[in-house]
Amino acid sequence: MRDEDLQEMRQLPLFEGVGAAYVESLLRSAFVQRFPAHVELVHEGDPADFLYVIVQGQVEIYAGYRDRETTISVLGPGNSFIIAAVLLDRVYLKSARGLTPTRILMLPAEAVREGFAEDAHFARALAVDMALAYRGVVKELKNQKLRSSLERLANWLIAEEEKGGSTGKLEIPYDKKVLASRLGMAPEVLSRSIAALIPYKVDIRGRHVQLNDREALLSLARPVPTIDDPAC
Amino acid sequence: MRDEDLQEMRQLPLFEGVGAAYVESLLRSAFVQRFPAHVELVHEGDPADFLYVIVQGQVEIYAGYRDRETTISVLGPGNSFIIAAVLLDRVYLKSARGLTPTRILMLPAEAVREGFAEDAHFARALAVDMALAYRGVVKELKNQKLRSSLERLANWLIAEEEKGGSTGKLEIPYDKKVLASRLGMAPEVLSRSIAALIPYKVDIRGRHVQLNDREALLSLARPVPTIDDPAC
DNA sequence: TCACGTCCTTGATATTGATCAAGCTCTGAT
DNA sequence: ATCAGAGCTTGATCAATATCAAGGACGTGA
Repeated sequence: MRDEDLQEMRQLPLFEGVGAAYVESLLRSAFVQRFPAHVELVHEGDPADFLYVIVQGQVEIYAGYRDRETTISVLGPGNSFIIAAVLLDRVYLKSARGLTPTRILMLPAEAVREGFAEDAHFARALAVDMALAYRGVVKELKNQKLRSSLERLANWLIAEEEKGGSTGKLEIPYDKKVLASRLGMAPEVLSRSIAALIPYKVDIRGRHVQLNDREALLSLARPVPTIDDPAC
Repeated sequence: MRDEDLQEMRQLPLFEGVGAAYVESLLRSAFVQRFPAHVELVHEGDPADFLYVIVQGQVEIYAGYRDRETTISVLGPGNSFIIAAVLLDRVYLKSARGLTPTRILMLPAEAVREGFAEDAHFARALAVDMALAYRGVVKELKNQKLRSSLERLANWLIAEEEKGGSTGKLEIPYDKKVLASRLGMAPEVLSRSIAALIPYKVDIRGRHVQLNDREALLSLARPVPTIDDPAC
């Protein structure tokens, strides 16, 4: 691994509070790899050989069943994926592919498991990480089971706008069909849902969105902390 | 806490591999409480004051939004709930109520967090627990997003039958309306789905179920390890 | 600038699931 | 044994979402 890469890796959120020496030894067995867009990085059902951390680019986490496919989430720089499988030495439950060209840090699963067994700080960091990830999925499950597609879209827009600093504007960060799959609907339904938001003064052109009547949209979306607040 | 209760608690899966001394000190601040059926044990949105472990009875974990409600899971003796909220000192994301009269071990959240911070074994046990729970929800999310109600029912039947030792018979362990909510459908849809399984030689009378053509049901359900295998 | 392909939208229609209403069944209490 | 109530089923209808098909918009490379 190049020295400047190493420098960068050390600061990953995953390693916060973990002894420098241990991070060092973990990183010694790791390497950074570039992948072109659209290639599958991991395939569900395969044994967890590596823990992946995104350095650059966007990664879609998805899962398939029969001829269907759904995206679970889309991750960016700083995010890691499939910690749980690595920690438990099990099979991946989800697949991953780059939506863009990516640079990815790959940590051999064996090293991560050793770190977990030997370094208490790292073990705690992993536990906290797992707990946060767990709550994230629970929220998503509630989102799916309790809301209609239109409500999911409305809430996603509000959440995304707030993530971008509550400017009233936002960019959809990937293809609409990916967003549709993330939100759990067919692309056609997303199109129609977008059209259905015009009365709420939502103005979508391409990937550029403007929310011109926050109140109206909020009254439709009705966000609640226990589903929508990322800090909750 | 009564002495015989203490004896029982020590053997909970949560404490596996944790030093006896530490378990002891944890349990000193804990107590066992009886609740009548149908009372709400925890309410989503409340701060996590206790970690709950079921000693006796059935507990429904559910969540609400507007006037809707969905059950996330139904737990039995030995299961604990809301570890993540306790560990992170956050608010509960789900509510819980007894489906039957229950006996429940309540561990003050503060003590659990101390244990996590000070006992490395306990921290690891929690991390593993969180990882398992995480994978459970991911599977459930896939189940919801990728399958129809009929498929979810068919797969639930198979999983439940295998849990009971693959005898071809099984008991639905709670009211059908709870099962419907657990599977993410209206009670009427569950009724009709059950009727739709008659051609597959599924015989349901009350809570008693018999699977008379496993092959046929399997070809409809098409279970896959990455959603349905609890050991995966 | 044009042409191609991909992505998105729109329309028509089918399917799935929800809701409303009524009746039935089982159980538990009197 | 009888009655009340809860839980379940069934029918009719409606709403939400998926699917199929076609056309339009847009960006990219020649």
